[in-house]
Amino acid sequence: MANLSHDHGDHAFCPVHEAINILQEKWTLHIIRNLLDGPKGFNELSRAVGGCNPATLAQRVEKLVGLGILEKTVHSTMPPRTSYALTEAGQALQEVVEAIDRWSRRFLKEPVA
Amino acid sequence: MANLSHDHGDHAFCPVHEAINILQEKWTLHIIRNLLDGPKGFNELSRAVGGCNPATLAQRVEKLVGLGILEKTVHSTMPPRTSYALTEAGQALQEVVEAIDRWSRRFLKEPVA
DNA sequence: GTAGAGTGCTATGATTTGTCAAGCGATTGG
DNA sequence: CCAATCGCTTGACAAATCATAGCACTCTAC
Repeated sequence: MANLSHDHGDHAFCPVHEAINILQEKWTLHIIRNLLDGPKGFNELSRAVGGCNPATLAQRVEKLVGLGILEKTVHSTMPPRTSYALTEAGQALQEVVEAIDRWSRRFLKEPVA
Repeated sequence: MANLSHDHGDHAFCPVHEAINILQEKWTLHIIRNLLDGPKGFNELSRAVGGCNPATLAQRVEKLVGLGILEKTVHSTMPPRTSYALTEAGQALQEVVEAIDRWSRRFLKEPVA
């Protein structure tokens, strides 16, 4: 069992709190999960994620790139061809996705709503 | 290493997708994390979470109760005294929080913004 | 006895966040 | 030549969240 020391009472920088704030933004976890099986282009990712509009997706990947979780590679500007891939930090989030995966299969077997 | 079979291409019910949708709602993970070290009352939880306004918090805990993740116990109506505790399913989310914990300590050591 | 702080929320209106539909310049496929 | 695809951007809109105030009451302190 991990240490899980809860610093979150004082005003000090708390990485866990920060991480939760990153991951709770809409679509973020979906994006990461879909990139776990290889890099994708913008529209490809958009289709994989399903239901996220381009404006939000653009904003989200930009932020994730800024955080060092995603890496954007432009192969050619015209015709436009880009690919988004997980960095090392991004790949490491697989553990989180796996934890969610295990939890959901155990407790979410039946449709919820 | 978990199976991680990605069903998310067809329209079938996907528990992982569903779980992500639950966990990405604002404050949800903060609430769960703060309840990991014992049940709390409404205002107590509000203070622990920090920064969530009561309307949102009320809505969130209600949803989590509905999902079977939290359990609400009313000890007395007047003076009002309630407590929110994690159910078995809620406790099981500790694994997810721990995964986030490990990730954040490894990749989020320095302040981000 | 009475002021002050605490309980669990709900109501208000402002602000932030996410959404929708459309479209751009350019190339590729029929 | 016409439609489709690429990676986005724009601007108008809706939905979620925000800060703040308050209610009905009790409990402690003075």
